[in-house]
Amino acid sequence: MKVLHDVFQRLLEAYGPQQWWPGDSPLEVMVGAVLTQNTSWKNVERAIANLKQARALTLDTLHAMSHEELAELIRPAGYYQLKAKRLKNLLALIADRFDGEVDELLSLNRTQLRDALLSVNGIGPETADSMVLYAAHQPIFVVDTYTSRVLKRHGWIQFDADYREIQELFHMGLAEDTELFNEYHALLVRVGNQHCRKTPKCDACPLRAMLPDGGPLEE
DNA sequence: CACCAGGCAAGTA
DNA sequence: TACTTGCATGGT
Repeated sequence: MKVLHDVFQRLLEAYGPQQWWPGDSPLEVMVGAVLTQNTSWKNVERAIANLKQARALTLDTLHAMSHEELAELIRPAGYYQLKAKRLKNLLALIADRFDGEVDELLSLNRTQLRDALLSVNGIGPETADSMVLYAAHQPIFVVDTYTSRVLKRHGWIQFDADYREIQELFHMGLAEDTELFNEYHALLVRVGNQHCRKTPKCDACPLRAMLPDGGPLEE
């Protein structure tokens, strides 16, 4: 799929490198991945700031903290009861199966790591893949709402394509390159935020020349 | 005021 | 398997 390379070039030229994932440690990346589920990154930043303020971005602190305490700190990220539980589930995985060491979890190969993460209640495909790519730095393509929307509106995939099919498209069409996958996903989120919202704003979009005749496709 | 954001799981038929 | 619903804050 040559179009995948073209899209990447256009986005990179328009926006430049995105320097993802914002975060100082693998644990912070993983926490952020849970907190940003269906949530704007702006709100996640507030929650992360609260955790840092409380010196709560270490495994030990998080593990020792009560559900109520954790929930209150991450409140700005929304779904805070649910996400506190999901973070605790992730901590439990690390404590129970990886000797309480994040590095031991992250040293698994990408397939085993993905499966381990998916076994946690509250971690689905996108969150798991975000952790594999941005915390473990292994080449897996992260598919999110914007990725799907951009491809569908341009007619590059079927509207009923699921997560696995979209991910396979990128895996088949691109070199298996962690830096490429990193930058590409971040750029798709960027163009999605600015142009490929629910109601599209294609006027100044870097990809507008690639639209089908008659504009973006819809269901 | 309504709508949306870097999803996921559980319930229903 | 294929839909539907709950979860929640903060910005536009």
